[in-house]
This record gives sequence, structure tokens and C-alpha cells, in this order.
Amino acid sequence: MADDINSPVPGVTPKAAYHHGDLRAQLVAAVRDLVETYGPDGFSVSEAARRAGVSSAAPYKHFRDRHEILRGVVSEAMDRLFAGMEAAAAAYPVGSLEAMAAVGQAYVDFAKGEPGVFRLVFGLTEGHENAPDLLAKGESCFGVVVQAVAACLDLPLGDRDVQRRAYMLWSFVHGHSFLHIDMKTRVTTAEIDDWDYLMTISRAILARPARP
Amino acid sequence: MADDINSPVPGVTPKAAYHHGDLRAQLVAAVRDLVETYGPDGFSVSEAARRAGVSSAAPYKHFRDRHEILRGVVSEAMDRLFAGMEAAAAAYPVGSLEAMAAVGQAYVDFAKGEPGVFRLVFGLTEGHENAPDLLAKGESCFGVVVQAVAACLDLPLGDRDVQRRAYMLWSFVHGHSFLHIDMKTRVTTAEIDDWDYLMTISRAILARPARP
DNA sequence: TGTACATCAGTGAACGCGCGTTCACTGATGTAC
DNA sequence: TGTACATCAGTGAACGCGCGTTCACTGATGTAC
Repeated sequence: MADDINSPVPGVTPKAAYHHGDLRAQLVAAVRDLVETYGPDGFSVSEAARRAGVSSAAPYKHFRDRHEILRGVVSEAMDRLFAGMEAAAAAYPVGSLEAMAAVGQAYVDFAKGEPGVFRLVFGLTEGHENAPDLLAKGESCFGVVVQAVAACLDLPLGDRDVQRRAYMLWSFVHGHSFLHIDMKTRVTTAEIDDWDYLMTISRAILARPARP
Repeated sequence: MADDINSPVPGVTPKAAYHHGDLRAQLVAAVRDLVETYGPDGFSVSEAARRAGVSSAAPYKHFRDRHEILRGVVSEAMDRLFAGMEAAAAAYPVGSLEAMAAVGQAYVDFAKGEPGVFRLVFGLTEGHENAPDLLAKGESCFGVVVQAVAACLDLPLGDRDVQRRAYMLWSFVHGHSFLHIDMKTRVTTAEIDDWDYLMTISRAILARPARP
């Protein structure tokens, strides 16, 4: 899952790296903050370098261009999202509705916790969003949903119906996340309790007969 | 619904306006195209002016600043979205599942037809997204969903359950729209037929017992 | 252990660019008499 | 109908800005002998 290609930091930060001490990771962290503060398009290489305390040319020793830094942020964020979803599923009995809702809750929590990064991860990022490693991480995340659905329905992972229902649940959770962080929920008078909603939706979509 | 405050064009374009001939509308159209081509952040006042064939200072005779032009685009887009949703609902019997699905289909069609503008409308647009006229238009759009749900369940519009289920349906359709235009659907092997999905979801969410 | 050398992370100055916005202006249009 | 005037949409030059990226460089670190 984790590929450390062209990363000077294999696993953990080695004491203090060459000159600066792990500039790469610090740049990614700076960009993450910038994206969180100013949105996916409010970030600049110069500002990130400034925050990391280096010259504006330094980042180019670690990244080809501005896009590659963003990809670094996305990659790291998807790792955290995946970990959160897995941990949530593991906290409830396999095949329970609660496990299903918990996976959704982890997703919503991520969106609420770092909306800027969430937007970056799920938005369309100028051209190279086709990076195979990011696609693989996306599949891993969706895989957690598929697994929970399959367990609920007691069907194999590849089952057509499992995939369908997993996608429906994802759509719902994804839509709810965006509507919330984009503050569109003011148009409805309904008070929205995440867990309650997630349980209701899981129940509705995982009901035995897909089409009566 | 339509407020023509500070618009030199009351209803229909009057032959040819002062010098240029309805620059305001042409600027909005140019920005709409730019947003569609380069995304919500890829637009610039200069480029819009260039496309409309006027100097870069001309737009400031019609709009206070760049944000106000964007708001013009959003406002116009929401009018079209609302019209599409209403027409879709009207094409099927009141209270039918088909009417419900059709409203969702109109929403998805809008997203697919002009993804850039859709992103602009539903994203968070720097600070002044609290414009009351835009909020009102958002409420009108959601109102179409609420109305369809109320008709299906034979309950009053203000009913708590109606609002809840309407929001659920909106979340699903919204999520599906974004996942599609942001090309995230590649992580699933499920083939997605909009109408089929919308009917299935409508059926699942409008089933009589909200919680068995 | 000591020396010579290769590596390469970070520097700082510079480049060309397009942007948002302002300003004093000009000239066509509409209006009052 | 004709003249004088007010309005105001659009001009074009200018401003200061921060950006992404390049370049030749420097100096600390790691390595071979």
C-alpha cells in the first residue's frame, strides 16, 4: 500500500536528514495546512517554502512541480482516511449494521475534520489525477465499504449486488459530507444527526430485497 | 424568484443596449464558459473581458469585483437547475416514484452537462456564499424534492419525516453527481445506470416504515 | 585516522507572466427646453 | 426641429503583486582509499 519511491524518508524520520531534516515531509505538511486554510487552489509553492523556512527554490529538489506536492498531500491523506475507515469497521461485529454505519461515520468525520483536504482528495486535480497509486488507494477505501456490505448480506465481495449497494452507500455518505462542509444543509429544516442518518440509510439500502 | 436588482436588463434584452449591447449578460456567459473549461478557479476577469471584446476595466462598470461576476453565474445557473427539476417532476404523475426519480435525474443531468458550473454552484465560493438570493434559490430547488417526497408519502410539506427523507435523497443524488463528474466511479466494478439507480434509491428511501 | 573527492540539499537572485483594480479620459446616447 | 447639457458605458495606460520556475552557486555530508 505504501510506496516510498523517491522519498528520502523510508519509514520513520531518520534522526535529522541531510541539511534541513526531512524537508519533503515538512513541505507536505505545510501544503496540507495551506489547503486547509485557503482551499485546494489557495496554495502556492512559495508560501509552502516560506512556512518550511526554506527558499522558494528548495521544494524543486524534492518535487518536479507544484502538482507533485499536491499529489503527496493527497496520498498521505488517503492513507489516513483508509486507516480511519478500517479502524471504524473493526470496532463493531463483522456483518453488523453498526460496522457499516461506523465506516460511513469515519468518512464523514474525515470530511468534517479537514474539509479542505477532503475537497482536494475528491476533487478533480488538474490532469494527473490518474496516478495509479492514488487510484489504488481509492480502491482500498472503497474496499472497506464493499467488505462491510458483503459481510452484512453474507455474499462474496465480487457480487454484483454487493458492489451496487456499496456504491449507493458511498454516494449517500459522499453527498452528505459535501453538503455539510459546503454548508448547503441550511435549506432544510431537518436536524441531522450523523449516526442516526447513517444507520437509517444502511438499513434502507441493505434491506434484503433490492427490488421488491 | 428572479430579482433584477442592479441588472440593466429587466426581463428580456432590449434590442441593443447603450454602447456594447448588454455587456453584463455577455460577461456572465463568458465566465460561465471559462468556469466550464478551466474550473471554478481558472477564471479571470481579464480573460472574460477579452472574450467579450472589451477592455479589462469594462467589467467594473457592471460588477463590483470578480466575486460579483461569479455570483451572477451561480444565480443564473440555479435558475436553470430549478427549471429543469420542476419540468422533470411535472412530466410524471404527482406522487409517483417516477416523478421522484426524474427530479434526481434532472439534477444529475445538470451536473453531467456542465460539471464546472455545478462545482461552482455547490462549492464554497469565497466568503459571500451567504448571499440571501442564492440561499433562496437553493431552498426553491430543495423544495422541488420536498414536494415530490410529500406527494409520495401523502404527508404535509413541513413534516419532519418528509424533510428527513428529502435530505437523504438529495445526499444520494448529490454524492452520485460529484462522484461521477470527479471520475471516482472507477474504483467500483458496478455499472451505473442513472435511472435504475434513482428508482432503486427512491424505492428504498420512500418505503413506508422509516425505521422498522 | 586522514585526505581527496563526489554528491546533492538548499541558496538567493533573477526571469517573465497574468492578474485585479484604479484612474482620468472620451464619446455616444438620452433628455430638457 | 435644434441646441445644450448630463449621463455613463467603455478605453487604455498604469500600478503593484505574488506566482512558478530556472540558474549558477555553496557548503555540509558521506564515501573510497
